[in-house]
Amino acid sequence: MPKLVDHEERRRSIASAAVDAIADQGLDAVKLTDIAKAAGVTTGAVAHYFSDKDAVLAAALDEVCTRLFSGIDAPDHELTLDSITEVLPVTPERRAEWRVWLAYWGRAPNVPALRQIHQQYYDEIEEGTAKTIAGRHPEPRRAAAAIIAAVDGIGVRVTLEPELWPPERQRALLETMIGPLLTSIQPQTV
Amino acid sequence: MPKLVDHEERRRSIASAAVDAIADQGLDAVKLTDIAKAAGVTTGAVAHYFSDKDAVLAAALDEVCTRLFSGIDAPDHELTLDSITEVLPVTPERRAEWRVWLAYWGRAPNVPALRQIHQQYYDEIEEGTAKTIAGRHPEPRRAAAAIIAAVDGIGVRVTLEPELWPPERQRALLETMIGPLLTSIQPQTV
Amino acid sequence: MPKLVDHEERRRSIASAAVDAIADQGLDAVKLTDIAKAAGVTTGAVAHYFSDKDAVLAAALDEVCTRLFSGIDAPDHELTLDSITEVLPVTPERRAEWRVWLAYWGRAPNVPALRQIHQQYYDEIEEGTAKTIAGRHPEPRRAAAAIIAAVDGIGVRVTLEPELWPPERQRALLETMIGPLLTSIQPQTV
Amino acid sequence: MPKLVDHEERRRSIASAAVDAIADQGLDAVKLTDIAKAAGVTTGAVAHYFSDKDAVLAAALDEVCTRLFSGIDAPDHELTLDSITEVLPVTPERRAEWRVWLAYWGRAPNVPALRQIHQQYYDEIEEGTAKTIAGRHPEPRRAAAAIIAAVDGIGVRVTLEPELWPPERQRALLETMIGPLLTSIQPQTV
DNA sequence: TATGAATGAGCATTCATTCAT
DNA sequence: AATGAATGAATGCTCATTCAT
Repeated sequence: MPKLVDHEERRRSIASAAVDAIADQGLDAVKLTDIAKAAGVTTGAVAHYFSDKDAVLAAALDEVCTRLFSGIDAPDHELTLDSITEVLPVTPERRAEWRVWLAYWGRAPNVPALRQIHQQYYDEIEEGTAKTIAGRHPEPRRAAAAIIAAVDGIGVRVTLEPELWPPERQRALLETMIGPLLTSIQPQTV
Repeated sequence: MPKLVDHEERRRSIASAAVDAIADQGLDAVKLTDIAKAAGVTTGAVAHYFSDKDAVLAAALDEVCTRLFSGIDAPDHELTLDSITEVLPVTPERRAEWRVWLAYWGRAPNVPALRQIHQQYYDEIEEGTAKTIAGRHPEPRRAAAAIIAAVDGIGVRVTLEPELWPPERQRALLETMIGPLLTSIQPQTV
Repeated sequence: MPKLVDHEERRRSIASAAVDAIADQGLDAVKLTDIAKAAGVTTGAVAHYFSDKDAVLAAALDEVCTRLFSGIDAPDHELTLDSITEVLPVTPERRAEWRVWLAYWGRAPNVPALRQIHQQYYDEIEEGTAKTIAGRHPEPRRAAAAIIAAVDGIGVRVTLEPELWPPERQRALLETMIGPLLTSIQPQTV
Repeated sequence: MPKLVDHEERRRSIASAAVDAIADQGLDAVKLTDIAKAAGVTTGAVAHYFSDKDAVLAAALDEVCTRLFSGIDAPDHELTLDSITEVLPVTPERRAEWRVWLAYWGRAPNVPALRQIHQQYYDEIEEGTAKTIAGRHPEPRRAAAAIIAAVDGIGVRVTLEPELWPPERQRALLETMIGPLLTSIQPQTV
């Protein structure tokens, strides 16, 4: 079924272009024509692969989540300051992804489809993180939630004031916030 | 003589109505007529007090920041788990404010006026918090940043999954995140 | 009845301010608030003296006609190249008046009230001019019409290209156009 | 394949419809929907071909100039009373065009784009007329300017008082005004 | 008389969606 | 499958007019 593969690939490519366009113009300012242009197609073509704009935007959220969390989704993912720092807005690409990620937070409460995607990703990541911690912390799930909240909290701040937060400063704040948590874990790791 | 009105008060009342309308419909879906209706006036009246919609939205951001942070802005504000918990989305009003607060995060990177408001508030709050901590922590500014990031991180999660995060659970997560920080402070307080 | 005098004077002053505002911004761009501001009053005050905006604009047309033609309306008005040149857009004030005068031409065909004012002024001027010519030209009325048309035609050109038409050039063209007419008149004058 | 359209032709057709709508309602009263309706399309379609309303109006001015002057633009155009009379508002179509032409005079002084179009057309026509006169008059350019001013002056009068100016009367006034000019030319023509 | 706040209809403009080709 | 022209509803903004004071 080569056609189907093509179809999926096409959707991904449009969703990816949408992420870029949103990072560039903002979720509320992005037009379907911008997305089409970024994808190198026309609006009519987009209509072939998505029922409507909302569907494109939902796919873009999926795409940006994948980009952001594919690294830490791996089951054998190590949980260190360095590995977690990589998720933060420490590179231009990461900053672009965080801008998009943040933009959806404002819309999700009013759009069930987006809420669901968020909840699913939070669940996956919290569970994955908890598994990594499991056995090394009395309450793995809460520790995982703490790590996630720390990453989100730092990510917000950096996205809103990118020029004030070079990578090292982000890492330092992360250490202040979850250093104790990881330390309490590490000894048990050895 | 014409009807006498308090210009500033009127602006505030419209901005406040805007916050409510945004909490209700979302920042991207809110219409000027919705805001006007919520304020009990017509769109023309809104035009008397604001140059355009963007100006209304900027005032609404200001308003929601005031609502959220007026409590902790006080110079003699105590820094305890309880007092910080009050800022979290633990009541319907707080949840509404957080929905609005989050919505602006997605727009701020592309709107200088909104960025500035954010940065100003972050600066004020971080400084205020740092002052409260001063002398009780080796790096008050970083500790303050950690507290702010923890609050933001938890606030995001709760706003996206309100039904999963009753007040107690929020408080528990907050304790996990900044308990050590406050503990290291408290002894010195005594 | 001093009040009435005041009333009339007030109307004149507003109409005059309207002329200035129209010369400045154009007939289609002028707002009632602009006119009020130019007159040093508020829109509410304008409403006291005129039924609506159209009435103000009609009064402004009357005013500009008076300004333009009061000089040549006099019964003993001499008909020379010099005296006619004075009506042309040869000074900043005259150019402003011509801009307003032209602006009304475009609106008159669709607004009966304005049409009537135009026709009345054309009639008066043509008659006055014809009287001055009377006995010195076989067809005074047609000669008068020719002079009027020449003035209008030159006025249009100059108003549209003011920087290309210094006063001397205007006078030269006027001479080319109605010199023969006046020459045929003058001998008989003596 | 998408529907193929001649972009330029479409613009012309919309501009032409705009001229008709303006002749009908006046330049200041014409709405974009009126123009669209006259063109048999929707406002959205107009947006495809023009950036905004001002662009449509500029194109309409161009169109009406073409309609009015295409006849006398020809290089071998004869310069006679009859040929010039044809430009005057002697037919319903010509009267409509003159109404539009006049309407733009009032707006041009405040809109650079319109001023430029006017100046360009005046330049073209004066030059063309001067060329036709060249060699048969000591000052062809001034004679051309005189003819143009006469036509404009008569056109204004007739447009403002159409019912008073049947074609023959227009022709008679034209003869009074430029008869001498043409006479001084004709002998040399022979 | 005069003020100017408030109204609300009117309009240009935007843009997701549709569909003939 | 893809194009992009066309639709038309939606909405922010303008501004003449009204009216309580």
